[in-house]
Amino acid sequence: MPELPEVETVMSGMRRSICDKRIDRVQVKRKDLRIPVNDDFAQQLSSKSIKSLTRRGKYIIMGLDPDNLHVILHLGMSGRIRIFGAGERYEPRKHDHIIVHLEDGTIFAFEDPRRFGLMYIASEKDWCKEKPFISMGPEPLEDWCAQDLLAKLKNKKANIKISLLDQRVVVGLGNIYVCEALYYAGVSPLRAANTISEDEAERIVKISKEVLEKAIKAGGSTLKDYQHTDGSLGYFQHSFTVYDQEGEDCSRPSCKAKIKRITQGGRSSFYCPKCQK
DNA sequence: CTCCTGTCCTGCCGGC
DNA sequence: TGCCGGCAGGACAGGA
Repeated sequence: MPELPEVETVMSGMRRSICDKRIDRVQVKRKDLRIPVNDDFAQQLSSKSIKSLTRRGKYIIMGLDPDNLHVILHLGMSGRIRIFGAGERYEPRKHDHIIVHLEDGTIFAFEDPRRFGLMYIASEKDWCKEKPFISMGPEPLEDWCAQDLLAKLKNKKANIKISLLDQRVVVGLGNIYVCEALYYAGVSPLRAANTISEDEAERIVKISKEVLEKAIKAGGSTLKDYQHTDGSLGYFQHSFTVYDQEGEDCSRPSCKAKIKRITQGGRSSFYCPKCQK
């Protein structure tokens, strides 16, 4: 569920609350996450200092010293990080799988009812040289441009919707923001990737950036108190322009069409059949 | 190599 | 009211 803006906000919250603190102990309540938690996970983390928090795509990377270890965290679709400051009491929840106690009394819990998420220690010190990261496409808000997108779409027969969800094309976009971006770009989700023009690629890139930036801003202003880095806020806009708007009027005043829902790759796409060509 | 489908998991919601 | 089926989603495995 969380896409780039949500992950970015959770990561910033963690950075403010737990960076430069030392881990006291770690409780692993459930090992069977999407990737099983290693038996020595808790042991490896204990007494390490949290030196950095970064994000790559929808992954959060926590750097630990000494030993330069990296904890890789993915929120899946129902994952949350709840942080309790030194004075607060930790309130356990049913699906708190991993609970990290810091030496200053701060506690953070990884909660994930559906267990699509994961938390593990990278096997390489250079985490970006291993598995999910090695084949990742550009960060949409940093090094992404229309030429890069166009080059990646050139030989793709798949449709543009599926292509934009492909991590190798660009990272961080999920079902919701892809629907929104394609709507504002005026591009139908059904279009074959290799038929996207330079002009359309420009629009997709520009608008995706805007949609993501706007959502990050909304998240930043919503989460004033990062002590409660609580994924329960979920998406930062309560409703979207096309996502989940099946049967509603298209938001353009001059367009009288209704938003349509179709299934692509087993996932819902929402679009305006009149505005998106 | 690309494409496509199935799988994992739980909570929630609509229908009967 | 309670139960059941279907759906939601990111990432990946495996078959074509």
